[in-house]
Amino acid sequence: MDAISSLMLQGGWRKGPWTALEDGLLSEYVRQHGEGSWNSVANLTGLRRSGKSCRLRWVNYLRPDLKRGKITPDEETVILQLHAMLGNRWSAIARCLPGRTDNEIKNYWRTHFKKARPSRRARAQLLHQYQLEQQQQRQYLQSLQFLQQQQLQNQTQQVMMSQQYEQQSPPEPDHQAVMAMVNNLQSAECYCSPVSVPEQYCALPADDDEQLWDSLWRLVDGDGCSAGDGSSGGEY
DNA sequence: AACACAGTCAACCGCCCTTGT
DNA sequence: AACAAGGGCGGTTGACTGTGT
Repeated sequence: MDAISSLMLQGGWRKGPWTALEDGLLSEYVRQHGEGSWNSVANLTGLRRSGKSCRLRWVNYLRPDLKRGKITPDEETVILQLHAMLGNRWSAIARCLPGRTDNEIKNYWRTHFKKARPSRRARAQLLHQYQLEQQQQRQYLQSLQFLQQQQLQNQTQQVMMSQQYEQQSPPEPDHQAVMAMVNNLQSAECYCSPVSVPEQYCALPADDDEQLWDSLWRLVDGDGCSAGDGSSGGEY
């Protein structure tokens, strides 16, 4: 009978908060043997902890490259953006934030953005992001209209000039050619349009904060921008 | 001061995937 | 191909702490 089996018979694995002594034993084990083979930790160190528990303690707390302290605004932005793309794939998000763990990011998300209402700062940031998107959308449409007008003018001039050249007669615009060009521009707009504003946004009265947030949460909670990852784990 | 409530975070649980036999 | 073990991952829980009343 090996040590693990006998431990299980004597009352199983220890649970609950880790002591400094246990942390020391685990750190020493990793220093000597490296990460991995977590199930052999109990055998080699005498720790009464399961392999899973040891791995978790190391990954989430003891690893020397962990960044301590609060999530910075920059990190928060990254979390928001990645969550919008990846959904609840915390480990994937954590890989983009050196020194942060999936557990940390998961906790942060649940605390600040999931359900209920987020912190003031989180709300302000999301609101700012939304307003920025709207502003960009307006600017884009304005410049597109300007371009369309200019192109229309140019084309009309060209058509008139070529006809004038060919016929040496008073200019008469080619309406068919102009209309074809306008149609082209209109269909091109559909393809070039930037991030379209979701219906939920468009329907919002600009000054109604509550409705705005309700809509944002519908977006986040529902299948709006979470890249279709509403379900629980295992979807790779 | 005492209590209630909310926020935070470490730790556990169960499921799933990968790998070795 | 089938099975078991190891490990990774997301969801959840519970203890602790801070804050408001």
